[in-house]
Amino acid sequence: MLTDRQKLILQAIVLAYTETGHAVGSKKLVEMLSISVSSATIRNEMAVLEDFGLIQKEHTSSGRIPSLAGYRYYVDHLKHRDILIGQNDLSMIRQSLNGSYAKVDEIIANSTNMLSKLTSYTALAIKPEISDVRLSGFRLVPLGNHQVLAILVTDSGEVESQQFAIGKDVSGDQLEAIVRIVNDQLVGQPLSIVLQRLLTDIPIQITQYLKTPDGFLQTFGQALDRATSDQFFVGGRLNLLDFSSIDDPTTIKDLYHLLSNKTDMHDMMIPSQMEDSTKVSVKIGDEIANDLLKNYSLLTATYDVGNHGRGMIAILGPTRMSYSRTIGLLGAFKQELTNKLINYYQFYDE
Amino acid sequence: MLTDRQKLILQAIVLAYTETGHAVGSKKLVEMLSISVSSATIRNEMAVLEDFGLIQKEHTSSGRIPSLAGYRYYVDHLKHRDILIGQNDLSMIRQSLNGSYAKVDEIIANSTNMLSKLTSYTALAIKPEISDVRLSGFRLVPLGNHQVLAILVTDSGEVESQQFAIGKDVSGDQLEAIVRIVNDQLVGQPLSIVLQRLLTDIPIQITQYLKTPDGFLQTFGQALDRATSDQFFVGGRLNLLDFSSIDDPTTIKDLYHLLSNKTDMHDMMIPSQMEDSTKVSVKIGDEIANDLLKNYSLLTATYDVGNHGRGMIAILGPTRMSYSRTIGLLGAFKQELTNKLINYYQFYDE
DNA sequence: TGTTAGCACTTGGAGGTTATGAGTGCTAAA
DNA sequence: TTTAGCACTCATAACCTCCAAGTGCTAACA
Repeated sequence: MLTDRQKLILQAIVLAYTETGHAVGSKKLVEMLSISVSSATIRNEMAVLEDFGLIQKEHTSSGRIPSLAGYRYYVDHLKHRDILIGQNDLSMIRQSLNGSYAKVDEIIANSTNMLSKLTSYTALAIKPEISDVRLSGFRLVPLGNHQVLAILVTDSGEVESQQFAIGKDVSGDQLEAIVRIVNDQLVGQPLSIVLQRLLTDIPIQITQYLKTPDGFLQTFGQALDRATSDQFFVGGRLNLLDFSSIDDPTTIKDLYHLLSNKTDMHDMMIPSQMEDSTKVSVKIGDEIANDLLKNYSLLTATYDVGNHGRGMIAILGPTRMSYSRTIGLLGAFKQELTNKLINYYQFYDE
Repeated sequence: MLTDRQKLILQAIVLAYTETGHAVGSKKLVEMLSISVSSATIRNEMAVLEDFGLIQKEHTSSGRIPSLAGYRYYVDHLKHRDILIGQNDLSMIRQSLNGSYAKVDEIIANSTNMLSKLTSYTALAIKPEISDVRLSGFRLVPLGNHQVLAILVTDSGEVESQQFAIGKDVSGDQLEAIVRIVNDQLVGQPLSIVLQRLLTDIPIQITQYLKTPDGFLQTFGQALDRATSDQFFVGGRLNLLDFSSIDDPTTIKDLYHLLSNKTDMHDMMIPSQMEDSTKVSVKIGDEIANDLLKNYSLLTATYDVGNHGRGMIAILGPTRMSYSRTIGLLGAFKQELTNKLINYYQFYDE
């Protein structure tokens, strides 16, 4: 258990280091703390904190920087409880979410851009997911010139459309027959079942009406894929350049690829069971299950839009990020985003 | 006018420098050239080439590197005429273009990825443009849940669709009325006229059927925008990291932003009037009209798909790029892409 | 017992020096 | 015209020295 003075010192070290990036020594701390003790006393306390593994040196005679455990302690016990998010930031968030959006995707994509701008770090988001999405509508719209637009609608309100080409000998009746097959057999089914049947019995039925069903099946499959895969958005990738050791381009490339990988990122963002999912989850350094990110911290917040599911927003930044501010921002953004989405869905739910 | 020996030396300097990145000295050249002259002779010739401004030193006692003018001379007069593109590369190009594509955009986007992979530089592409595109079709498809999908088709074969929300009191008849207005008055018109009228008289007419036409008009406008703006594709942005001085993240960020700017890049890619548009155009260093790119070279090729217009593919790399190979690749790719696109459009043209 | 002044010690970094190797330009001879 | 030879230049790396910032420890102090 730390004494109050030790806590104060640790807090000051974290604040100073995250702000300046320089290791902080005993004299600096005396100035900062406005406690009337000498630097020697501070040094003694720092030795204790180092024994606890909360701070460390860069070299024998340097000042101290927080260790990963130190950041962890700071986040858990020392950061200001009621984080005050600037009125300025709040109004920027509100304004950015204020526009009228035609799709959830736009809202989420815009959120990542906004979050990355506000924080100067990299922002990630997963849109609201529900486990049991069903196909609720299907259309084929002939566009002339041998082109047809296939439209899928899910009961979660997602719309996916994709064009494809058909032979010129295909009649409107044939298209209608196909629509009928899909409506009769697939509409109302969960997307997973739809995908499965698309690979098994549906092709056989369709062949009766369409000599070469490949184009249609491929199109349907692609649109379905897009509707199924929980889409993943990244904003402010370039901010990684600001706080990565750029000596080696391959590291950055690897990072970029990692960021594009839905499943990997998804896995990392999932908070551990223990955590309170209403709060912002903080993973620091090696707490993230990926070696590439051992010098980064990942803050995740889960937002809940009732029966429209839950999604996540997250911030990826250096371990020496400004935790108080960033956690505050992410928490506030989560709230505003939730409101916006509830509001958005309300319109369709009536 | 250069002597044959001087040409040989300049060529060797360009080849060696683009390959190794090190300035090349007289002794190295003696080894490379297998001409039986001494290094002193080479030195004399190099002094002449330097007087001509074709090569330069990094410092007083260093070897020589090509100047921008030197690269220019190399590209114009010294690179191998019939550039042999590897059978391996050619088959990769063919294979990558071989798949079945539902949209031109997919072909073009895939091309940039392929080109950037093959060259290890950054690839750019503009899809085929024709000057006078007209609206050839318009649909509104109700999707249930107050959602409607608007579909635009142009006579160049582009399809743009976008969903939007309507009040629950809007009937099918009203939608049909709107479709009729658009069909009667806008279909057959050039997109520029459509856009213009969308801002002037169309809203007035629509208001008769739709109390709040804003959602519809915005949707229509956005879809139209997408169809109008000649879309621009970039592949292999990350390769910039390999050959940029990465000391300063802001430079890279600026470059990235420049690459995202359609109009700027478009302007830069346009070859000068003098040039033969069937060949690959080469802009070296300050020949590119942008200070950010003064250490880069831009190779551009125009491809022509008959009455479906012309587009461009381009490679952005360092001035010390491998010109022979890259020009060869770009030329070959242009040819393959042209074939693919002609083939693609043929299907719809019958 | 906790705090403090004082001091010896460590370290990275800035600045300076030196040696080395790769390369040049010039001169004079072939 | 070509070449050997040589003095000269410069970037780079290695090494030294000095300095500021910081530490740990000891002994004295409240």
